[in-house]
Amino acid sequence: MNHTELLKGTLGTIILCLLEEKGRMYGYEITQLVKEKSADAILIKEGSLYPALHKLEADGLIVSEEVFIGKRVRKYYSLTKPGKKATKASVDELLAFMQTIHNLITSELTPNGAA
Amino acid sequence: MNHTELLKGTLGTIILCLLEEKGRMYGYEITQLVKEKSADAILIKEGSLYPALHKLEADGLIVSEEVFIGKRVRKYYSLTKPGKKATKASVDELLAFMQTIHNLITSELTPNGAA
DNA sequence: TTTAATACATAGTTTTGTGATGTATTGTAA
DNA sequence: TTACAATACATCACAAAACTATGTATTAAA
Repeated sequence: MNHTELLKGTLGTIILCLLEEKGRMYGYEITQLVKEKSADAILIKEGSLYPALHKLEADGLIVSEEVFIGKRVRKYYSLTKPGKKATKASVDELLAFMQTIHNLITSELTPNGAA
Repeated sequence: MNHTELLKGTLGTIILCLLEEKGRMYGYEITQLVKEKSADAILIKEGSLYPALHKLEADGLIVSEEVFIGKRVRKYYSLTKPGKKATKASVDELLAFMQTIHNLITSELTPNGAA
């Protein structure tokens, strides 16, 4: 099963969230943590992750720092001040939206059973 | 605030759900019910709704029936047998996905505080 | 009589995730 | 030592899905 469409719009929020929790992460690490935390339900592809990171950085919500591990480079990302603010807003919006959808699809009956 | 991106992938499920609940609905009626049930949080646009309905019908999940109200035509949609099955699957998947996302973005700390 | 609401529809655009592909280092198993 | 998997970055062409804008037409309200 592939909920590609469902993931749309949530990837940025997920990245911001994990950065807030961990402080500093690099791309590959994010894919692995999401995979682990979601029990393999959400597998972020490289073609999605890196453009998403670049966009967040272009928007000034995260900053990167290159670190060399031997000869291999890692780009660590962390939240900027605006990024921290955006994280809260973004999470709140996502939670509210999911609550709305939940209400919409689980209401057995609209409360007018007596009308 | 417009969570256009968040809605992606959920519209079909929402439509199926409402049809299951109401038995029979026409397009405009769906937009109004979603608006009402979501307290104006989700406003389905015509450019989204009608293509979505046509796709569900093309996929054999719903069937339409034209009814004339005076000179104005209404297209009532209802679930087919495969549509009823798809509704359950679709709702289950969406709820599971939202639960996964919820865990992902609200876990204060991963359970390794002692490690 | 004009505007808003009802009711359908489609074409073109935008957004965003994916698949495919590319490069390169490092660890592991044969 | 040699091949393969994992690590680690990146980009391009593609697809899906919702939106804007536009169009037509009836009906109700101002």
